[in-house]
Amino acid sequence: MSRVTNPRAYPIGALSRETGVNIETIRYYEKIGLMPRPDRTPGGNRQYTHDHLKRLSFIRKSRDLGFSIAEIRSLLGMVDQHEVSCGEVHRMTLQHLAAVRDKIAALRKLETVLEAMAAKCARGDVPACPVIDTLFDQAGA
Amino acid sequence: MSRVTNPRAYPIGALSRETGVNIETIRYYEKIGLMPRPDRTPGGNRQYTHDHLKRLSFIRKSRDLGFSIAEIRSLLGMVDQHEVSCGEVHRMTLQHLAAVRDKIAALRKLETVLEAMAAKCARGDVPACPVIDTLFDQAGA
DNA sequence: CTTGCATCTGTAGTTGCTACAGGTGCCACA
DNA sequence: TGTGGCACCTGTAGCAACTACAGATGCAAG
Repeated sequence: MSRVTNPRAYPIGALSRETGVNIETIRYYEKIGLMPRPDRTPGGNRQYTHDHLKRLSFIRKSRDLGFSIAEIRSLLGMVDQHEVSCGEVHRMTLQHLAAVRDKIAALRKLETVLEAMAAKCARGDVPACPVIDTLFDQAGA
Repeated sequence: MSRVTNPRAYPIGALSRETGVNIETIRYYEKIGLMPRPDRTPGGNRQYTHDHLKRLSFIRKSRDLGFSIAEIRSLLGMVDQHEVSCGEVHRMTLQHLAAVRDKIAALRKLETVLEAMAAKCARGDVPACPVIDTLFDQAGA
C-alpha cells in the first residue's frame, strides 16, 4: 500500500500540458458541467484518466473550430447518452459552417472599407485626416 | 418662458433612433467616458445636441468597422485635442486591417475543416458519426 | 389631472475565460 | 525523517462590450 495516488492518473497540470487547455479553464469546464468531476487524491488533488483526456481534447478541438460552449454541450450530450444522431450533428455542423461563412463575408466587406480608407491617406500626412473625415461623414448608415 | 427643455435638443430615445445605438449602450458609453455628459432637463433627462449625434455616429461606424473601444477612445482623443495625427490614424487603420485579414484567414481554414467534416456524413445517417469521430480522433494537435 | 410612454439609476447577467490571493498537497532529495 | 519548493486547491473578481432587468420618476398630450 505504498502508493496513495493512482499511477494511471494524471494531475491537472499534465492534462493541461497534453491538451493545451489552461488549468483554470479545465476547472472552469468542470464548474459549468462540461467536464465530469474527477476522483481526488486523499489530499484533494484532481486525478484524471485517459477518458478525461479524450473528452477535453474533443472540447478543445471543437472550440478551435469555433463551436460555442452550448453547442459542445449539446454534442457531448449526445455522446454521453449514446444517442449520437448523425443527422443532428450534421445539421449543427452545417449551421455553424453557415455562421462562419457569414462572418467571413462580413469581414471581407470590412476589409474593403478599411482598404479604401487607408488608401486615401497613403500619400502622407495631410492637414485633414481622410480616415477621421470618413468616419465623421453623414450622420449614419 | 414656456419651454423648459431646449427645442434643439434630443432626448436619448431620439439619439438612439438616429444613430441605431441602443439607449443602454449610449448610457454605457457615457459611463466609460466615450461620450461626454450631456446637459439635463430640470427633471434629470439627458439633452443631446447635434455634436453628440455626430460623435455617436462616429463611434457607431468605428464599431461597425471592428475598432475596439480602446481604439476609438484613442481616435477620439486625437480629435478632442485637435491633434489628429494622420500618420497615427493611418497606422491604426492598417494594423486593424491586418487583424481583420488574419481573422479572415483563420475563418477560411475553419470553413475548410467544417466542410470536410460535413461532407463525410452527407450521405445520410450512419452508425458512427464521422463528425464526432473526427473530433475525438487522436488526442491533440 | 390623469394616463402612459420615455427616462432615470443601479445592479446583475451574458460568453469564455483569466488572474489573482491566500492557503495546502505532494514528492524528491539530503 | 524533515524540508524545500513547485503543483495544486478554493473562491472571488476582472476582462470586453454590452444587455436586461427592477423600481422609481419625467414629461407631454388629452
